[in-house]
Amino acid sequence: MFHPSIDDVRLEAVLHALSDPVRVAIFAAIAGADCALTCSTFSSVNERAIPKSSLSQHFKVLREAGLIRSERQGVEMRNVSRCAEVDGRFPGLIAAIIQAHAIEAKAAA
Amino acid sequence: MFHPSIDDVRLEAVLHALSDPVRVAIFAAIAGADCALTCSTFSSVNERAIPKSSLSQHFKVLREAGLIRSERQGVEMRNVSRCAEVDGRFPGLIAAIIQAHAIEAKAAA
DNA sequence: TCAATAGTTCCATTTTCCTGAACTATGGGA
DNA sequence: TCCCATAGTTCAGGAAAATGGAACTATTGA
Repeated sequence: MFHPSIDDVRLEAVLHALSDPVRVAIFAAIAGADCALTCSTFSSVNERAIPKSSLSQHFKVLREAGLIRSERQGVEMRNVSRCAEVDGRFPGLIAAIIQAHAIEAKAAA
Repeated sequence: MFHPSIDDVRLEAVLHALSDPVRVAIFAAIAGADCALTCSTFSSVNERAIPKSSLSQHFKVLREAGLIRSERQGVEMRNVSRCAEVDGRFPGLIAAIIQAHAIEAKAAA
């Protein structure tokens, strides 16, 4: 369960992590939630079922990119975003991506 | 030589295009230049030589993501950024990415 | 018409991604 | 304490995508 220190967060990794429609949807939900979310919250994304092995990989990519922090709490894994930290390193980046994601989601609806 | 209309530009494609270190460097250079740049400007990026077939693919990815516009001018291909258009669709996105790229480049120096 | 320059396309190799199946970890009964 | 259910991870092989050398196309100038 590796979490990079904020200084080791790479733009390349952040953009790669969020260049997947499932991952950006997961991250936007976690970033927008006021409490920690578990992996199983996302057993389906955009009306498409995601196998739990894939889901586990997606969380790993987000975690290792430095975008989320995952912590075991009993039987489940609680995920929170690291938006504030990442914003300190790359000002405005996360906000712009989340806004862009919202714009697309709105257009699709 | 396909260029998507601005409404067809996808966040996923933009982030994917810029999640590669070579491509983000190319794009930052084109976005920061005050005139069109040709492909051969980038026969090496970050002191690493890039084969021209790879370079051609990288330009194709940037073009099809909607980030640049390429136009043949005689024997060469002139590339300009579509920053203004993309900024109209996803406000602040490109600026934040370019700034983040500059922050990393500065830290590496 | 020929040569030189600038890119593109093709294709084989390498790398990465996806996901079903098996596995691990934790907590709650009986 | 033992077993079961839940939550997630790891593994492995098949599918998809990236890489780059070689051959090809397009344009210009001599």
